[in-house]
Amino acid sequence: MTKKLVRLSDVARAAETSAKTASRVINQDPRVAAGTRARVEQAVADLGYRPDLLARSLRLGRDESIGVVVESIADPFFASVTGEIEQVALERGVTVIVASIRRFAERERTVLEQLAQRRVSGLIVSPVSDDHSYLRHSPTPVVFVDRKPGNLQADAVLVDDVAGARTAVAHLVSHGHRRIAYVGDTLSVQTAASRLEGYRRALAEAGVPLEDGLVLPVCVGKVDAREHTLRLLDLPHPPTAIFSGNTRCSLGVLPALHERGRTDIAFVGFGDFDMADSLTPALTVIDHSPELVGRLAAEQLFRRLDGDDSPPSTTLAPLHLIVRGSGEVPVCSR
Amino acid sequence: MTKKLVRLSDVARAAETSAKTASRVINQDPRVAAGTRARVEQAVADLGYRPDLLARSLRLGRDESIGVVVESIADPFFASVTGEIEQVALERGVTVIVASIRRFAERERTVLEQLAQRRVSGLIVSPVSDDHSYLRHSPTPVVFVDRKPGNLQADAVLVDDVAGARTAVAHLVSHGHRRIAYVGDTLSVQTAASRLEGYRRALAEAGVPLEDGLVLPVCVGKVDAREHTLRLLDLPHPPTAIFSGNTRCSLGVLPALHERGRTDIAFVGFGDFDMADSLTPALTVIDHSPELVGRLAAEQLFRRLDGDDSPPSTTLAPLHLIVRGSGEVPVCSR
DNA sequence: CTGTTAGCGCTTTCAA
DNA sequence: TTGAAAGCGCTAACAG
Repeated sequence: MTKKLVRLSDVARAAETSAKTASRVINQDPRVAAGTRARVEQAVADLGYRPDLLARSLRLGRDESIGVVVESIADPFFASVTGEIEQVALERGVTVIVASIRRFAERERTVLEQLAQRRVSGLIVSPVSDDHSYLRHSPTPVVFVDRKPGNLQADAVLVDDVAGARTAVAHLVSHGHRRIAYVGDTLSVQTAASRLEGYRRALAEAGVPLEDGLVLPVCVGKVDAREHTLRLLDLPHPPTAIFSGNTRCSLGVLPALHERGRTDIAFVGFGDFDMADSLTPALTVIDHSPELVGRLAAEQLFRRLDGDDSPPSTTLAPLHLIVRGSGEVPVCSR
Repeated sequence: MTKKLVRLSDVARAAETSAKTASRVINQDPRVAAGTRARVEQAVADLGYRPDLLARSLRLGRDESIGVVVESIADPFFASVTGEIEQVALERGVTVIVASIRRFAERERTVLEQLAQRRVSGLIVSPVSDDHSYLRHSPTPVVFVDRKPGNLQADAVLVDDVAGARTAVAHLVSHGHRRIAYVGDTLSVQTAASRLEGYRRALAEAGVPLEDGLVLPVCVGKVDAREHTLRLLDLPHPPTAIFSGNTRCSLGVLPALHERGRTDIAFVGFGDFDMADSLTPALTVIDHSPELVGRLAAEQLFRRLDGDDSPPSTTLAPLHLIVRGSGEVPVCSR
């Protein structure tokens, strides 16, 4: 089964020239006589020659690939980000290697080191850890996406999490709500911490005291979020509104509300998703375009690969409040 | 910035031994004296040595990576499939390289060849083309996932699309529907063709004549699906039920129904998704677990990599009808 | 148990 | 314009 591969030297022999000249033809080097070029091209076609990319990369000391490292590629948000990065990479003929961190800070480092060992030319990372000083001397350009680097100056494409959450909660406040719950990821996740901060600020600005029992920065996945929401609904005085700090949580909060028939509770979520528009009521969300974020990150990385060595830049992608109904539900009576 | 990398020979020098012995230590070869081993390990730690994976792969003639090739990594179904494959790969320390085909058959071949050139050890593919005879002499094991190979005997992990669609449509028929629309992807996509076939069979078995105007195997994305659904609703005699052939289409059909307030039209979709349970009515679907499909495909591939050379096998992942409400809506009067 | 030699397939000197 | 030799960093073969 394992057929012997056609090597460059085989092509050279067939074309009656040297490996180096064949190499020149393959790499579009113009300094080759037309006749020789034609013979080599013929030989390539005849033998079905494909260059060995590993050998080429070894020789060149770098690989035409970039690594994308996110919490989980199965998460729709990161899947979209990655899809867009891949699209940009494709235009440049660059391969994308993905690695999911799952929630282990050590794995993040392992994965990044492994990619460096593969000599990827660049990295795009949405980290789960908060210390990236170990990347300080990395020769490989790194762009952070969605979550910012800790103890490291590096390029980043982010959204203003504090402002987004503040807007969302202020929106609820403006519709009369004062007992607003926060459901979000654990505070070890940076974006979660910032979004909770935005929630706090909005309440402070409205002169609404924080109620500890309504603040749940403890939901890793949708299952947690659902359970915590059910618990909120069982309180003697349930909240009249809920702010969810990310899509995964929204996907747990909403089933709980629907299950209990409590769609009279107002809701705003951080992150838009399919079907948000078709629920009853339709969902008011802070939209946080994964495609745009992915594209900006990829473009920044390729700028670095093209030699841009200006100081690290932080780009903020825009956020939009999309008003659809669930955030404008008035304060319920029960 | 580009620091010179530490090579194995540097480690060897620091440990006062040879490169080969250092290599043995790195690769856990037991035939090394304890003292030497310790010195090498010390040197590795001191110098921060990381093996160059490209060089290793070149020498070994294969790379510890697998390629995953799907229509789009941004599609939630394929994102989940890929996530699960990656999980299995992770357990074996194997890197995953992803590539999206977008809908171009030629790109499928290009991408597969490029991965072969990188010497990946195996491939998992969900194809968009229907002729894979060009893989006949590929030395790299390939497992097809979700969509079967054309003109090629190869491993495949599929679901029974015909049976699934037939079940879905028969379910609608059993609730009294006779004017059932089909909304699905173009017939060039195999799974779409099979699901349309299942739809046909269910109708034939019920003695319901096919109505051409209700059969729309023309929806590439959710935007198309939404528009075609709106058009269906505008017919003089709209259907009383709709069967959607895949999740992307469902995500277009449903907004159209909700937008027009036509949730009195029954609906069954092929493929479950987040929030299907929280819509009103909740969605009845044929569930087609992406995680399971991904896991089975990865396991089959690793079996091949471990030397299994039994004849190509086709595994059918189970399908389940999940009854939640939308499929049991009675025939509407208007 | 250890080291030397050779070579994976490619491209970069540097000379012809 | 072309080619021979050298070597990217690693490991398999084969001696010691």
